[in-house]
Amino acid sequence: MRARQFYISTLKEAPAEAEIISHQLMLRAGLIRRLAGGIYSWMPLGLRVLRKVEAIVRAEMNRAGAVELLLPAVQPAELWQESGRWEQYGPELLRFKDRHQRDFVVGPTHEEVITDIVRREIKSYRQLPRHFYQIQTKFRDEIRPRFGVMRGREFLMKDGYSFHADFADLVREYALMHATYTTIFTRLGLGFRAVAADTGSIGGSGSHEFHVLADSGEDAIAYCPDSDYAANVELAEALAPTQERQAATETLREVETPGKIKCQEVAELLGVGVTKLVKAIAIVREAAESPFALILLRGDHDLNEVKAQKIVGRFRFARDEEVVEALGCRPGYIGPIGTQVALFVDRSVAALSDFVCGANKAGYHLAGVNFGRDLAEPQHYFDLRNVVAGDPSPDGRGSLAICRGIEVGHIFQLRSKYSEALKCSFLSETGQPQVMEMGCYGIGVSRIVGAAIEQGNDGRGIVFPAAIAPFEIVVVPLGYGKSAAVREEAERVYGELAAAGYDVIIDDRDERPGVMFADWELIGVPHRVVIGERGLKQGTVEYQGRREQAATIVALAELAALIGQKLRP
RNA sequence: CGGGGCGUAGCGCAGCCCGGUAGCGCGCUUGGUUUGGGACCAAGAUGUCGGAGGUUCGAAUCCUCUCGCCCCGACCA
Repeated sequence: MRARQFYISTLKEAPAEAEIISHQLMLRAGLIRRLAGGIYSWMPLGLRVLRKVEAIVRAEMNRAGAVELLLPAVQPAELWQESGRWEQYGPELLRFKDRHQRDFVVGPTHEEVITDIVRREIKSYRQLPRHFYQIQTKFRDEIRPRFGVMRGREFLMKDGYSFHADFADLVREYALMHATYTTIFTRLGLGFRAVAADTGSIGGSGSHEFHVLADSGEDAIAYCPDSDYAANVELAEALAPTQERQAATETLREVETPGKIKCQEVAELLGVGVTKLVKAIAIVREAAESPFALILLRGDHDLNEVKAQKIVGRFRFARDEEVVEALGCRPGYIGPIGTQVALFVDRSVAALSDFVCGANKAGYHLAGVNFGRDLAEPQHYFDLRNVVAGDPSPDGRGSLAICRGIEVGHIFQLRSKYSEALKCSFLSETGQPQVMEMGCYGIGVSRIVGAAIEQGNDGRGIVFPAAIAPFEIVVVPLGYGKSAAVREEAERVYGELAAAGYDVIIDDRDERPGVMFADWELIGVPHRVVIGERGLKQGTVEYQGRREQAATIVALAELAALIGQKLRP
């Protein structure tokens, strides 16, 4: 490719709308341009990256035996009514009417369509298992699109659906997909982790998310550096402390803590560790006889609302007036002592003795508090908090660390949620009609581009993994217009590399050196060959890797060998 | 949907408080000088000041409505 013929459109300054680095760089490098909120055009340069990601995904899916098809982006409402999602899905589902006033949706996902096809096509166990996938543009009318291509409304996704005669076969395919995804993300050159996930609204049981690790990720992941345990923080279990509670040594006493509301402040004032504090969170349970209750957590822990919901039922946080009514005290100094309200006590609180909690009296806390003496020993302890770094790993092999990730893949065992709703069944060996077992497997193709950049960038711009860079090599002639020697040699090198099968672009724009260097570093092409008159006089050119600090001077005759060694080792 | 912020040239911004008909940097065009890290000099072009309505002799500036974008929260894969 030649730069003049191709389209290079870089920006010195990032448009103000871009918040995170990958979004800024994608705009600056001219990979994408915004058309509307959460809707982006893929410019030629960006499309090359997208296509490379797509090609790797497609190759590995095919290798795993899945078969590609292409389903309609526009789907009739009837199918969604049949599955029940017409009602379930909120405004995120983009609905519209055609000229005959019939309802349609722009597909955010394709379970209904594929299940409809399979129920029409597949009649016998002999035709199972099947795995169909597509790479399609989807639309989800996100409440708050942001981060460019990472949470856009329109996005490119690979979605695969497998159909099985029994659960064991689904589990087999699920394991195969787990392995296939691992291969895909490895080939893409991404740092990632497979994470046990909640199955969310899509239902079903087994589910893993694949996350690209990045500080800007929207999801918190708890993982164990010493094993392969990893889970969404929402899901990771906080184990009960192994240490026995120590015997009480202090007497219960009231301490003045005027104006100190936060646990950290109280701990500092009293000169104790924040782990000696117990915080009380006032909630109101929807379906309980006496709705008002307190959740007790250690001062340094945060409530996990997902876990709490499972234990106490649906709830909301109590309003200040409700707290005053129930405890006679405003939030900030509330505690479990001297009240009859229901208590839900976290496991880590169980191990505490001589702790500090609110006195239910403004400006005062209680210290030296002990279970069994100052308040009743709770009948149960629960896992109510988010895990924190250093907690023991639930698999018993070391301790947890927390990192953030960008979800780029998700695999589910759907079981029969859709096959049942849409009556997708087959005749078994014994001639009995049976509902199929389903799996579904997604990869956010366009999101991967953003995630890769989020993971690979420096002060100069994007540092693409070689597998998905828009070009593998750029040939930069210095003085292309002026020096015939440079031009001829650059063209010769370009021709040679192209003939050798490399994905190479020559910068024939005749720009100043600084402009070209800055552009290609911004764009993130992994390998650069600079050809200038100065070097040619010695019979040399310059090679520089995008990740390398310094350039290498190389004799013209040895360039091909060096490139071969760098790119196809 | 709740809270906050911002819409002025392709991009980044100033001007708005205190009303007098729009400016800076980058980019773009032309000419010249330059040419191994985003050149310099000169001359240019580019604006329904997001839109509609109102107040006023006069509105980018004040008021009302509206549209769009961004951030935080709620919600969600």
